[in-house]
Amino acid sequence: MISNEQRLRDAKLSVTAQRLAVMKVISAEPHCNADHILKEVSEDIGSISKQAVYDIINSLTEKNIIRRIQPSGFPALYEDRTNDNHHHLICRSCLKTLDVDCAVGKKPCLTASNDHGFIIDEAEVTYWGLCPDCQ
Amino acid sequence: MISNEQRLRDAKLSVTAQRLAVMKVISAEPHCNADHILKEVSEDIGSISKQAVYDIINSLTEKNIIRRIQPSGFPALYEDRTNDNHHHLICRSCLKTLDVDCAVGKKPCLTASNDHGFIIDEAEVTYWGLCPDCQ
DNA sequence: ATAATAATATTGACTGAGTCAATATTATGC
DNA sequence: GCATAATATTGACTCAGTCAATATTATTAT
Repeated sequence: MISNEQRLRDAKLSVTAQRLAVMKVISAEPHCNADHILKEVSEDIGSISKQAVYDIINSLTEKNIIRRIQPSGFPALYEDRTNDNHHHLICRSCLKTLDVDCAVGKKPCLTASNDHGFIIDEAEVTYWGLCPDCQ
Repeated sequence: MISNEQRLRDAKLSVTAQRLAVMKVISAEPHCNADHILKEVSEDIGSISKQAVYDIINSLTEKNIIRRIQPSGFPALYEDRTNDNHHHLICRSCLKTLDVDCAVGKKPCLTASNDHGFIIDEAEVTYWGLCPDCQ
C-alpha cells in the first residue's frame, strides 16, 4: 500500500500538510465535496484556505490521484478510486453516491455507437434514482 | 408534427411569446445554453428577462418537453429530443456536443450491475473527447 | 545545516450560473 | 370583456469556483 506522501512525490508534487490532509479526507469519505473537505481539513490541521482546497483538488485531479465527479446541478465530488472506469449511482433526493462497476464488462463504455471522428478518452456514466431511505 | 403551441397546451402550460421563442431556439440549435437562449430570444422577440428564460427552461424540463444536459463544469445545455435515451459526445476543447445512440441496444443503460436497492430512473452517459477540428 | 529558489498557501476581491421574492403584466376560462 | 390565475420583469442575492498579489513553506544544491 503506497503512502499518500509517496503518491505526491511520484507525481512531482511537493508534500505539504494541506495536501496530505485533503487526501486523508477524500479517502476516508469518498464522494465528498470541496466545502466538506474545507471543513474537515480545518478541524484536522487547524485551518486551510478555500483557495488551497481548490488548488489541491485541481492538481490531484490533473495528476490522476483523485477523480472528480460532477453530478448535474450539484457541486463536484471527489474520490480516490481512479483508473478503473467504475460508475456512479446517485440519489436524486439525498445525493448519496455509490460506486457501481461497469454493467457491460471491462472498460466497454469507452465505445460509443458512432464516434463522429472524436478521439474519446472517457465515458462517464451516472445512474440517477432514489436510494432505499428516500423511496 | 405537433406544434409547439399544442405541446404547451398538452402540458397545461399557457402559451406565451417567450415560451414559444425559447422552444424555437432550442429546436433550431440543440445543445444551447441558457445564456445563448437569452440572446437569441431577445433578438427574436425584442427582449426577455433572464429569470423568464430560467423559469421557462425549468418548466419545460419538468414537463419533459425539453431535456437538460449538464456537462461537468460547464453551464447546462438544452435539447428537444426527449424520451429516447440517447447519449452525448462532448468535445473537451470546444464543447461541441453531438447526440449518439445508445451503444448497447434499447434503453439498456438503465440497468446497473448492482442497484444497491435504488429505484433507478435514468442512466446518463457522456462520452468525452476531442472533436476532429480540435485534435 | 543553510541559503536560494521554486512551489505552495493565504487573502480578499471577483465572476458567472442560477435563484428568490416582490411587483407588474398577460393569458385563460367564464 | 372581466376576474383571476399564470407568467414575466426587476433587482438583489447565493454559492461554487477563480484570479492575482503577497506571504510562507518545501525542496535542492551548497
